[in-house]
Amino acid sequence: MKAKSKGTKHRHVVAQDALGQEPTQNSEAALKCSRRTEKRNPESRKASTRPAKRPWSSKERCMRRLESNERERQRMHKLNNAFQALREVIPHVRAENKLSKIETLTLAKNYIKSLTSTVLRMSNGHLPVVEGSGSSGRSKLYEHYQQQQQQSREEEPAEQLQKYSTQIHSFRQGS
DNA sequence: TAGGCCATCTGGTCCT
DNA sequence: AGGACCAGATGGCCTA
Repeated sequence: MKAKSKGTKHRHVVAQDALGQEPTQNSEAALKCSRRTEKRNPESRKASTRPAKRPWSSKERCMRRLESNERERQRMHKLNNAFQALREVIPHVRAENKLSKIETLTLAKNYIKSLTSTVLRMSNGHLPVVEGSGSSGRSKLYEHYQQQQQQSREEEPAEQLQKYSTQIHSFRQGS
């Protein structure tokens, strides 16, 4: 994987200018909307045998499409904020270069694993009492610890940390 | 220039 | 019914 430092990207957002426009200019937005739809390969879409669920006029359909594009954009922004928050709590050595999403998830997973095995080792295998967790939550936790205990018999916490550390460095070198 | 990563658009499906 | 979620497609930016 590559280490990247990105500048600000300037992307053309059709919906933003379209939604901010006067109603009379929505026809232009609808034109933009249909232009992109035309480009898409109809063969590549999943075949649907269903009749059209919502028989709206093309203008109305396009307005709804633009609205849902906006919602989807907001949703992705929230997701990216969550990724950023995760990046900030994972110790890594690429302070100057942003971790990619896949790197973030992989490191997070291994970081949690190494912390869990450390906690397990320090607590001598005793289950910590988790406030507010019901019986089902407790059994999940227990299952998890059982699993971790089994793993830790095969692998020392130090080994887990070593693995995590190695991974951090391999990301740094852009493997 | 190829390849990786990402943002955005899009339509189908699921959920409330 | 309408919004949320998802996955595929597309195209831009960046680095090796």
